[in-house]
Amino acid sequence: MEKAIEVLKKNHYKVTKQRKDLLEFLNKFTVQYVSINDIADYMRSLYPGISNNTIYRNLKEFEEIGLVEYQEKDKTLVKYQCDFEHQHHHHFVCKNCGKVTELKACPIKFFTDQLPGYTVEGHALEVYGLCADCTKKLKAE
Amino acid sequence: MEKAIEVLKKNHYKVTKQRKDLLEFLNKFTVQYVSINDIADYMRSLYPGISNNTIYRNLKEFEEIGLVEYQEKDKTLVKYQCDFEHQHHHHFVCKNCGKVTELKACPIKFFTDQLPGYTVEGHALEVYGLCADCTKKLKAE
DNA sequence: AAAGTAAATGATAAATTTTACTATTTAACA
DNA sequence: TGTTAAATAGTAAAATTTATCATTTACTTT
Repeated sequence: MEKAIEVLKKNHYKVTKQRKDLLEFLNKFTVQYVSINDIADYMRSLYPGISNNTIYRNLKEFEEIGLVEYQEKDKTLVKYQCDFEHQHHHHFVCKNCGKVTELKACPIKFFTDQLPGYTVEGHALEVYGLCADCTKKLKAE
Repeated sequence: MEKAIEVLKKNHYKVTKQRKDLLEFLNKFTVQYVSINDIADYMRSLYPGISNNTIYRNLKEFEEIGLVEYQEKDKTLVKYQCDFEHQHHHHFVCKNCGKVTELKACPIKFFTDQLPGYTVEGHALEVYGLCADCTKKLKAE
């Protein structure tokens, strides 16, 4: 949490109550995504008249400075990004329980090899299915 | 085009004028994506009172039977999928000219290896940057 | 500590995107 | 040609996101 606030300061963003509370809530979601709706509900419980603007803008700003990630396939879902170093990685998302598993290896060379002369600036990747726990559970049934 | 209509028939969809015109328009976008807005503008030019419903529903149905693909990062963009065999592949999207290059190799094994016990049902991948032509052009400047 | 300044927020509204509903039309098929 | 089920139009509304601007607040400087 203090780290996140330092990131805010380093990027010349003001540390407001709203942002602190938003970060504190987001902090619970490092292992799975949370919907913007749920975030809005929470923030409205603290600030009954909070503006949509404030929520959407802050999430977008948090993303820009690496505090938040949007899910690739569904931009209404976000998660907290505790890895401030922007270490490159991808996600496996369990369709059953929603758990997110980080994938450390990255196959980008795999693709650059297929694209001679191209400038590869980035890539988005998400793998989905069932995590080990859910695979077991659903097999048992 | 005839192929696409056959696909419609095989899936027990009716071949309506709207669907034929929609497919004909989509057929122009096999190499880059087109926005749903542009599609709607075109369809409205033919059918002034066409319902949004018709456009959105048909695009969704076309996707289900493999005639259309949505862009991973932006679901308001779609392209025609001429490869009816559902052959698995990924896309490189040029940020400058919008051209889409198909990537034939697929690194899924790369990830399944990292996920013992998991059930991997699918994955979404998109690589982006500049295509070879745009790389050359922009370097020259 | 107080004042000044720029940024953030609230409140409201609107724009955009997507979905829902139902009567009518139309394609498929006998 | 008539029947039937699916598709569409027309309308509306839901849902999501962005815009505007006056007010408030965090940060800085004195």
